[in-house]
Amino acid sequence: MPMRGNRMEFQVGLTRVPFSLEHTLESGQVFRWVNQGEWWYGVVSGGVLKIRQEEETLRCASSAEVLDSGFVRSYFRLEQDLELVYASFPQDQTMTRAVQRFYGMRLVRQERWECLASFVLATNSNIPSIRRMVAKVSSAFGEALTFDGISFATFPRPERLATATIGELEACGLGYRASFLKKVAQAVDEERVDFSELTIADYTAAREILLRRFFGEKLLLGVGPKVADCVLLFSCEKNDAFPIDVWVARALARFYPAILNDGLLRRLASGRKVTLSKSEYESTSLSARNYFGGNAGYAQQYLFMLARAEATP
DNA sequence: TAGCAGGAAAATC
DNA sequence: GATTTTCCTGCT
Repeated sequence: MPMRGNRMEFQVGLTRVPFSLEHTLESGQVFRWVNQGEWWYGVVSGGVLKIRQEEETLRCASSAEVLDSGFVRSYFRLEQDLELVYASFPQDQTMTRAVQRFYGMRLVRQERWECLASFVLATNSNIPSIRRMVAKVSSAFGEALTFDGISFATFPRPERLATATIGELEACGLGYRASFLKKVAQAVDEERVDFSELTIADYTAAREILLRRFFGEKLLLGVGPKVADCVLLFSCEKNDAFPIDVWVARALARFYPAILNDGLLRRLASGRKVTLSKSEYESTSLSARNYFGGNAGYAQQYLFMLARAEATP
């Protein structure tokens, strides 16, 4: 393994492993990867990882020994047989089209704390804003790194955000999310949320844990059904979680109207701004999980991509 | 300048 | 228990 200082360079073979780095990193699951020329740079596990895809090879460089080929395989979940996932989808026109268009897009195995914090910031926001918020929080509270002469910052540890003032967090452009982020950081720092428990439990049990109340108070302020589903899907390997944001709701209305109840379908079809009530979210999510099966989460990500691509031609 | 997009929580019915 | 309002930023 060639190493200079802490720098390490390596390759990951993709023979008979369907994978698209672009589609994966542009799919709205992750917010910290940046495209620089032919390379993608990301800060993961406290270091910088640089990747380029060359057909059946991932060319990689990293700033830390832990960021090796094993890490890359695990991070992009390359052990998951994507053809089996595709085969488990309903074999309809929409899914066929989505898979063709975004072939090789995978769900990433994100770090759980960063994923939770990112999706708390994601409420009532869009991808460019989320990226901006996460970047500012990282540069303000994370550890500075330099790689290839470019400055990066690690995502701050929970204890750092737990002790930050609301004012300091608001300065990162978080708005009312600042207090949610601080509360969530405190809960994680005080170990009131046990991430390993989330991994062991099945979807339903893990969701209960994330959304639970104690002493009449929420465990995690700022974590509702959608955020919980994102955390479970993107960092806890719950492939059957089906987060519904506005894009997925629109995709369902357009391609799978039978999954939605009539009232919701009418509102979505009207084109006006639509927010799902809690009960609408729960019933729609349940129907979708039943329809799309054990890999409903993968199906959801392809529908999300399709809905966004077709809205912005 | 106003108006809108984007989830969760709190207030209110 | 279900609906409505509030929270904030960024873009048009």
